[in-house]
Amino acid sequence: MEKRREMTHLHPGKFIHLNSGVSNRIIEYPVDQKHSIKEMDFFSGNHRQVEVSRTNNQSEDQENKDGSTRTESGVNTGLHLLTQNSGSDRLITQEIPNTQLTALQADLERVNDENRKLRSMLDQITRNYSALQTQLLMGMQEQRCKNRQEQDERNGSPTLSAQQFMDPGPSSALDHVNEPWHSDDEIQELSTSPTNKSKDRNHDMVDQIGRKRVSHVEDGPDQTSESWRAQKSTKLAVEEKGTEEQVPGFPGRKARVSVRARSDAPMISDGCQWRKYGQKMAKGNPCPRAYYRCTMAIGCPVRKQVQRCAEDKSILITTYEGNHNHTLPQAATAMANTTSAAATMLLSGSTTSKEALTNSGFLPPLYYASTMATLSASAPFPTITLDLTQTPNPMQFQRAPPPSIPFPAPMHGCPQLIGQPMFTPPKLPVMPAVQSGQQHPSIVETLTAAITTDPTFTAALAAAISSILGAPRRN
DNA sequence: CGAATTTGACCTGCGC
DNA sequence: GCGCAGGTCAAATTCG
Ligand SMILES: [Zn+2]
Repeated sequence: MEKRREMTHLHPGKFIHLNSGVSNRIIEYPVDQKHSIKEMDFFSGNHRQVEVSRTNNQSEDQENKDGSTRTESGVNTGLHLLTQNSGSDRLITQEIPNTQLTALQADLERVNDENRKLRSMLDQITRNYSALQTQLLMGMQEQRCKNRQEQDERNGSPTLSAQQFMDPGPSSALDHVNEPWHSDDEIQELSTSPTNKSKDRNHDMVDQIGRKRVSHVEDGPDQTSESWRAQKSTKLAVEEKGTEEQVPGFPGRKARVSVRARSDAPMISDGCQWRKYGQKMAKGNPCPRAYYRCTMAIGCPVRKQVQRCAEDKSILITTYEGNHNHTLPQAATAMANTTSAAATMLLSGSTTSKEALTNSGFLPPLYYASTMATLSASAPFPTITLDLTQTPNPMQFQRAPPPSIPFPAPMHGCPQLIGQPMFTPPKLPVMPAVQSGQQHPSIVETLTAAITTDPTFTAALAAAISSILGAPRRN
């Protein structure tokens, strides 16, 4: 106790200092601490560099901040105003004659309007791009599935298809672009052929929960919140369906997505709200594992585990499990999308033949998927691991064959990405200096490098913008 | 004082 | 059946 209390009062600066020092022991337990201060935000504090990507996925509230960058991106208004319009209007007002003022204001309005249009068009484009990419992937996967199934029918040995694999757990966002969250169940029912064992297990769980929990629920009316009860009932309902989270071919197992990231902070900020519900010492690891569940929505079944890597304690391993039953913050969907894309690629490549992707011109993503993500079906749970711990070497991204960022452009794409791990692009009321001080530069740099050094992305962005500018204006 | 966290107890699955 | 490990619960504690 005492220790923990002290820890929470450590100045972030000290924290960092200690971490970077000889002893990493200090950071063994920060998982406990309030995430509001200690979360590592992948993007905050790095706004300028990531700006380009943000123009893709940020909404209205970003207007002022982004104004300057957007101008650099090609929207040259010829007005010096725009680049400094944030919060400085009043000053300008005082110094500039009225006639000019009105003109400038008109210009400003026009520019803002233009910005808005551009943004919406860009959104549209990225959305379309995402949808197309999704469709392509899906098409390819379906084809592979069919081929596989045909083969299997001949061979008589059923195998796990990527599609099936992805659906059950963190249901691939890409799979449900146009579907509401509840589609997960449908998909799972479609894709799952629950074995007797899993059915029995679920049934057992229902029984147990029924037996064990009912008393609590009934005689504990003042329980923390309704959400918990709702959660329990949700769980019951979900369990009764008997297909939740299960992976065909892995009866009784849930698919998971694991993200390895270098971070001194005890938890990465991923756009969701989490409540800690447990902590355990894991075997073979001096660092405790913390268990969180999503509290963004009542009854959201998503859970995550946070643990430091035993070998390298600066590496934070976050494992997500389950499907969100709510919309993610739009910002968070960006990375969710890309993550799931990587996962999908990976799965396509690992459970089906890689030629499909390669021949379809999807080599680059596959390349990244296979270098940055791995799939482990041998673990108790089939787990997709995305490794973001690579050293931030921009060249790394340029060396790759037809370079493509590991987290491709469709930042804004899917309206809902369920159950995917996601990272928060810059939070708006950014947590004070604490965060930027705490976050490990390498991750930010890695991601930033990935984004900013990627010719595909920048070119696409540039093309998009220029085409928008060149296009006749519509209202 | 309500909400969030902590932490020991409890449950389950698995290997022996 | 027993012990172990992973996971979850919930009363107690702490925080804001
Ligand atoms: Zn959620």
